Amino acid sequence: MNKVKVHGWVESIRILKNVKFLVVRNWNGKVQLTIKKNEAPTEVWKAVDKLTRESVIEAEGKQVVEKVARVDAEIKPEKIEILSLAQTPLPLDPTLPIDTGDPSIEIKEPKTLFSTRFKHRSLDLRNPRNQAIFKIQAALVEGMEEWLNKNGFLRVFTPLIIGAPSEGGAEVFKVDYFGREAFLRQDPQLHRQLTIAGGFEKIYDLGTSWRAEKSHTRRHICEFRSCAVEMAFIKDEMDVERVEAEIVKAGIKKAVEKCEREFKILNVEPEIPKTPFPELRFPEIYEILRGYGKKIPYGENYDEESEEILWSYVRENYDTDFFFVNRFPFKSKPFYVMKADDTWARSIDLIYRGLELSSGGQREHRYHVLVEQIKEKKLNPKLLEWFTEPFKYGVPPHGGFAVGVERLTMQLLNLYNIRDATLYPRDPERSIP
RNA sequence: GCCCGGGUGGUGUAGCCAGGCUAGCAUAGGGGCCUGUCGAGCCUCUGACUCGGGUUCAAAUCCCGACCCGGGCGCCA
Repeated sequence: MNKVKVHGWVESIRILKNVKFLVVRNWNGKVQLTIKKNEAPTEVWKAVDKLTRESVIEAEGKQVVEKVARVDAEIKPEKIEILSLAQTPLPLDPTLPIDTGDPSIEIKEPKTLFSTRFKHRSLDLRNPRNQAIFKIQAALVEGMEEWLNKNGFLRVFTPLIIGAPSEGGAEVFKVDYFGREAFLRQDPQLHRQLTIAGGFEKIYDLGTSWRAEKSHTRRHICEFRSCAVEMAFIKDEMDVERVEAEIVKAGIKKAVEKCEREFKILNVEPEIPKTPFPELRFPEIYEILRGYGKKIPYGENYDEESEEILWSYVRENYDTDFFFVNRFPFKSKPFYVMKADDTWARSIDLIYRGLELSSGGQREHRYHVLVEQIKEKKLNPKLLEWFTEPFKYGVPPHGGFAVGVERLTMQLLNLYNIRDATLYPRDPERSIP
């Protein structure tokens, strides 16, 4: 019999007349401690009476060979040390079924309610389901990074605080920068381009961005992470699509390889996507949508519902969960995108199961065109000089994209709400914990 | 930014539309019995109507406001 040590959180305590059972959970699994009155040391037998659920203990003892149902191992402890005694009652029970907000899933009661979960997030995270989500998320990022590093991309860190808003549209968080106004970045976009202008040919920035939008949806949070890639000397935006597809595939592949147990906990059977991903283009998209009874005026951008309709179309015709949309109307895109002609832009979105996972495309690198487009967007060229100035001195054709880490996690795992794919979500109602 | 819905013991809920007499149930928690247990079972105890104003003989219930929360649209990662 092997002597083993375990530590973890006490998930359940069952005290009987002649035997006591503890189930101890840590992030590798669950272990049952079995304490028999006539076998265990008296202090061990007594220590259990003091325990409360979710207390942290360390135990040492002999491993029982016969497998016991529903746990990973069983130990007969000779020593139990209480490292931290949990107060009772718990404000949240990490062993209960989780409320994800999804109305199509009926949860047996009692359950933990969505908002209560995020109020006591540290307790909520103890649920193996939640830990599985973030182990998979880490593997996704690892896989993407690994692919990027192998293919000659350099990891860079661009600023989080910027002196001027990087894009129109989305609201920015203001910060007090020594009495001057500054902002949290909405996207690492412009500084990636500046870095390309700095002679870096293939880069990526893995980090946080902020949007001060009071969005009340299950796919928006105010603080999110993205894997943002930029590459120079591209022929056109199709080069960007090829790289993006490979990166996403590499992320999912890594998660599938590393996280078999986690996918099982989440009851998800992941599929490694086939590359390349199909591409749909404007203006043909209007025709496709009309075929499904959805009318979008020619030259206008589509809406959220359209993304889901196009997903059904792609599933029927290409049997894939991923597809690109290219050639968006220029008028609905930012000034820095490259036009394909007067109306359409070399601007791409990656849609994963009907949700926008990323946007990107080819950027305009010709100084005069860039300035023209700034004027066309009715922005002040003077205020954007900090960005446009380097384009006077030689910038190669380039393009890139930013993949939302939480959105990728959410879609891969069929999570109903993006907050479930975020450790400590920041939304208009929540900045604590 | 616009719109819809909700806040009842530690937790999750019933009651609210049709106002009334000990606010029901589950789970957690305390005590007891009992079983190598398997979200065990049985007995017992503790514990709640978000806040402020109004209507009324009487408000968890109706009305107004505040605060907090969930979601839809827009926009986006």
